[in-house]
Amino acid sequence: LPVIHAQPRARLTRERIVRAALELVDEHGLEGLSMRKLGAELGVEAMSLYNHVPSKAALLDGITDALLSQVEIHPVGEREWADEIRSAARSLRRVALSHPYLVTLVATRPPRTATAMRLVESALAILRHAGFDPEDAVRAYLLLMGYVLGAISQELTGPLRPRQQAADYADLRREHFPNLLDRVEQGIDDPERAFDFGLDVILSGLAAMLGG
Amino acid sequence: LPVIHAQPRARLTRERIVRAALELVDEHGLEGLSMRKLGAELGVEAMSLYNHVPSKAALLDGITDALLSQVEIHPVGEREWADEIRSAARSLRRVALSHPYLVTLVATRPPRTATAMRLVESALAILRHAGFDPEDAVRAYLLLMGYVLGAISQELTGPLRPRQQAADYADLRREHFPNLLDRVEQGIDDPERAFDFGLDVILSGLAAMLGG
DNA sequence: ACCTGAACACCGTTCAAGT
DNA sequence: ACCTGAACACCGTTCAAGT
Repeated sequence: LPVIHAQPRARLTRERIVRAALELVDEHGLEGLSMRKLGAELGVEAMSLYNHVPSKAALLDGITDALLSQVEIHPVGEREWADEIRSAARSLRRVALSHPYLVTLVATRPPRTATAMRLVESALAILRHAGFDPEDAVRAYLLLMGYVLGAISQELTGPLRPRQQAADYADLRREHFPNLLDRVEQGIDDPERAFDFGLDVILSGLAAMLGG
Repeated sequence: LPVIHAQPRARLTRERIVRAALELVDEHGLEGLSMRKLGAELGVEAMSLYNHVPSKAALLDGITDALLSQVEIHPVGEREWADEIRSAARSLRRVALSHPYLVTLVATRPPRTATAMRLVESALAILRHAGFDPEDAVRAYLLLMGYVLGAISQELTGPLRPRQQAADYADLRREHFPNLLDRVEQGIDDPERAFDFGLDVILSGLAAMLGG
């Protein structure tokens, strides 16, 4: 019996596959992605994907790459270094919050692509230009990127998030957790403010090093 | 035919199961843990585990809990606040490096247990005692914990690690990645020093806020 | 060159059956 | 009360076969 496809079948392509995978993961999360479901989404058997992508792992790398390429960081020298670093950090945060699986992906299967390395190189260039020597530029980069990734991860899943379910704290006795429960009851800060607070503490700490 | 067990079979217990799971994960990583393999390790069918643990997810929570309980943080007031925070951060780093899957676990299935919350409460107490108001104590906590988690994650899988495989950088053209390749060739810092560098920048930034 | 069917070697979990 | 066998509904990937 002839099967009528809802959408006429376009040629399968690595790019189309990655795009479809990204949609699937955006909608159902990382564990909602399987080669079989992805094939179904594209109107094709799972095995056909292997003609264009060597493995599921490579597919995940493609997703990471596509997202990291969306992070904006401007060439060195366009703006004051701290402003440029701040805006790049915010850009990464926005992308990561729109695709909440990104931080997990980055931590789990570190991308070794030019796209990912471009962020490192740009940041190092900005920090060198700001006056840090090569070793301190690396340390400053690791400090900044460490904070940004960790802060995003906490914003997504950590304790002390606003609008967190009361059930998460239900078992805690007030006598043992006075400070924590006090904050939960009084209400937690806007996470964007908390993010900027941390970023500013770090940036002014680094600026103080340059001044000295 | 009677089967002779290598080890006489001890009674199955939630605690024994979690301990065995921890060993399995330490040796084979997170994806090396399956209910079937864990059962085999304990001389039992996979399904027997469900008499003591409701799900694999709960088992992972048990592992996270056991590891977080190893992190040392002393009661408020014993030492100068910045010293205590620094030593707790280092303690978490040591535990996390000994069990490299811990940061993934914490980011992926955030623990809502008293053990995990104990770290939050202790840190908040120390920061409040140091002089931060309740809101800033939360911000300072998020900054510190964000940095520690992110820095560990980068130390485990990020770029600019010492002894990283040269293949990771092989495709990068020198003209596009001068700063990155320069650092790779000159050699990367001891990661413990880099960790302490970042921690100290943050701690002195926070101290400056108290001073003002 | 690209797609497929069948198969392999796995998963977590349910459930009725055994002791 | 605890353990098990069989089964369900999945996985990623290989490979020979088709077009």
